[in-house]
Amino acid sequence: MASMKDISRVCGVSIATVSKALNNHKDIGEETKTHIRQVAKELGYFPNSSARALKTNRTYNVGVLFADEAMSGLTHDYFADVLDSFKRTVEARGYDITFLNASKNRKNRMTYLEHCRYRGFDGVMIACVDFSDPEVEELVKSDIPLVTVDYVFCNKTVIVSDNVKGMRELVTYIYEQGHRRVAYIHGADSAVTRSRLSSFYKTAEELGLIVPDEYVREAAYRDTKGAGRATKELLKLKEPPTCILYPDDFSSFGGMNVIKEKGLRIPEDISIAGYDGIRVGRHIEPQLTTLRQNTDRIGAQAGEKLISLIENPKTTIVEQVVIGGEVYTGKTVGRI
Amino acid sequence: MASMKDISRVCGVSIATVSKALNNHKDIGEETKTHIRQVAKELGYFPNSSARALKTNRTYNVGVLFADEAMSGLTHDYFADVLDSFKRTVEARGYDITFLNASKNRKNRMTYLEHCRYRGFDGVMIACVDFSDPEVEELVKSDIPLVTVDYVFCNKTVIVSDNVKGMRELVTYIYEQGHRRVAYIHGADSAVTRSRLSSFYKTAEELGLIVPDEYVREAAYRDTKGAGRATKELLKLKEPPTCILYPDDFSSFGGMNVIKEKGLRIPEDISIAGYDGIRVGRHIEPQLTTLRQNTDRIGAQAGEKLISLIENPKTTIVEQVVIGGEVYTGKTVGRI
DNA sequence: GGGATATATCCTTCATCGAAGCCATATTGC
DNA sequence: GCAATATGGCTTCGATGAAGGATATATCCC
Repeated sequence: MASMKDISRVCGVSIATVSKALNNHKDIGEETKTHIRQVAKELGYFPNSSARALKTNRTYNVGVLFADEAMSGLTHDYFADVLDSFKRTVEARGYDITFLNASKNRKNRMTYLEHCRYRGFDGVMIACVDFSDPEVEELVKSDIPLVTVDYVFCNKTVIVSDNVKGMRELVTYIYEQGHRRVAYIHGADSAVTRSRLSSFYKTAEELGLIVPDEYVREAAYRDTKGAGRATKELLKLKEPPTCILYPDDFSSFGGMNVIKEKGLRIPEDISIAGYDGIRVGRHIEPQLTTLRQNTDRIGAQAGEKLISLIENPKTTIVEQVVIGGEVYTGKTVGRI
Repeated sequence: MASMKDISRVCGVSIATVSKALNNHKDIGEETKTHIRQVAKELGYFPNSSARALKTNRTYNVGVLFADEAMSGLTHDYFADVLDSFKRTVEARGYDITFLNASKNRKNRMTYLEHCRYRGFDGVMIACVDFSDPEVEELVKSDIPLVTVDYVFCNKTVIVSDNVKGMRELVTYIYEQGHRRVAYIHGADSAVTRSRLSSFYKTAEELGLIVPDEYVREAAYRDTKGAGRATKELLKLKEPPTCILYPDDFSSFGGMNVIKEKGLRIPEDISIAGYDGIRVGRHIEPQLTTLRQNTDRIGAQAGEKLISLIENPKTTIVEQVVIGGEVYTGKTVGRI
């Protein structure tokens, strides 16, 4: 690989001159610049990011901490979409992304923070992770530019999907379709779940819906079995709901199957709605009614804000960006 | 950030000694080593990968080239699964992964190869990409350790899903269920599509199935609309097929919807099968019959082989690893 | 107008980032 | 005095930035 040294030798100038010419400093003659650039091209020169990073303390590489149960998050539709959008955004600005979440059971493993220092990430995006993990906390408390998604740490920029508004809109839509007995199978306890659940109750109250305790159940996120079980219980009630909300789109498939097994039709006999707006929901039959989160904007904002934190280290603006979603009406909530 | 220099100052030894102690060279006294290690820990020392890479020419970072239409591949179930498995494998061996496929429309953009040199990747994994892209070709021809998935370049290690065997097993299964009129909506022309298509024809011939030309149609990969259109055409035939194969699971949903619209039942009136074995197919009703590709093994093998190429630069073993899948019987192919 | 000083232009030298390896050197025991 | 062991000095990787030097031109005063 050709380095600046090679160019300097060929051009008969010092290495520093080459550096300046390639970085377009103003104190190098136009002619020299042109010549150096041309030789650089001819030699197939390309900067070495390690060397550059060593000197400048900037890697143009950001870490992504993105772990679900499987420590990956990649197979997680919602977060994969967010990541995808994040990736496109930062890459357009010249940053690369590297995964930060290595398998925890490796010996000699680094903590997240150590990993960041090791790789010299300019910043980190955190999402879809166990936010109570002490390692995450350590990372968040460090001085590395950092943006979180869907979880609020004080003094850190965060992009949150508007779960309160989302749930309100979804429940309101369902109400408007005539439903008065709405059940909610919510996800396992988390910040996201709590906002949705409280918004569910609040909206129900505002609309005058009565929500008996037995209408509120729990199933893990993306757990079709658990959602199916809860659905079964709901259907057995003396006064079953006319519409069931699920923790997410995926788990609603579990409910759907149970409903079909019982010989009930969606949405004629019972209505359901998911949450997230994953792609496949729009392609199955009947199309899933859901709240579609704006993963595009969430990821893009996370990218923008992170880069802005990186590039303006002085102005420590801590922002809380709330991104609204929209009801995707689909076909699984019927008119009553 | 504490560096070796700091440790050397505190311990009163030279930087070289610190380096050797931390790297466990045998020519440092046990006592010194212990002390240095302890001080290192106290100071919160962590190696700087840039500095190390500069000197050793090893980054312990591998590039991943993984682009679908959206230049990402992340939102692509099959490849996201492969990537996930690949990631876990290489991370367990101490490597990080960084995406190589930056948006093509950026100015000052690097080619893939340039990007690799810039970041000093130890190796590259390529999948889900336009293999005819000259940039990809340039990369493949370089001397960077490289593994491809599902596309064979000569003299390069490749992990391929066994499309020939997979299609044969799928068609055979369908045949065994009594189907004699099987249509195949295949994907747009590509190496993968070609293997499946020829295997389809071959198997059909072996089994004595007659495949009229009108039974073979095309729809883009994961294109529900196209698949729906093709399905509609197939259903209009004087002698419509009793089973339709799709390019992939996702596109089969498009077919499913058209079928349901026509008032036909799956599998009682017509059978369908996908290909890939994406998770959601097992959770919808009826469960999708498909050929489940072994993404876990594909990703893991890609990781193993890549690391082996990296760590044994002399033995240039070029391997072609074929990974079989399995028929997931599901419920969408009925007995006739 | 001539010499002296200021200024701009262009480039080089030097130090530096953090780590690693070669080779030299110091210490110890025998 | 020699081997074995332990440690340090210097250089290198590739790039950058501060500071300074060389040259040419502009400006000034007497």
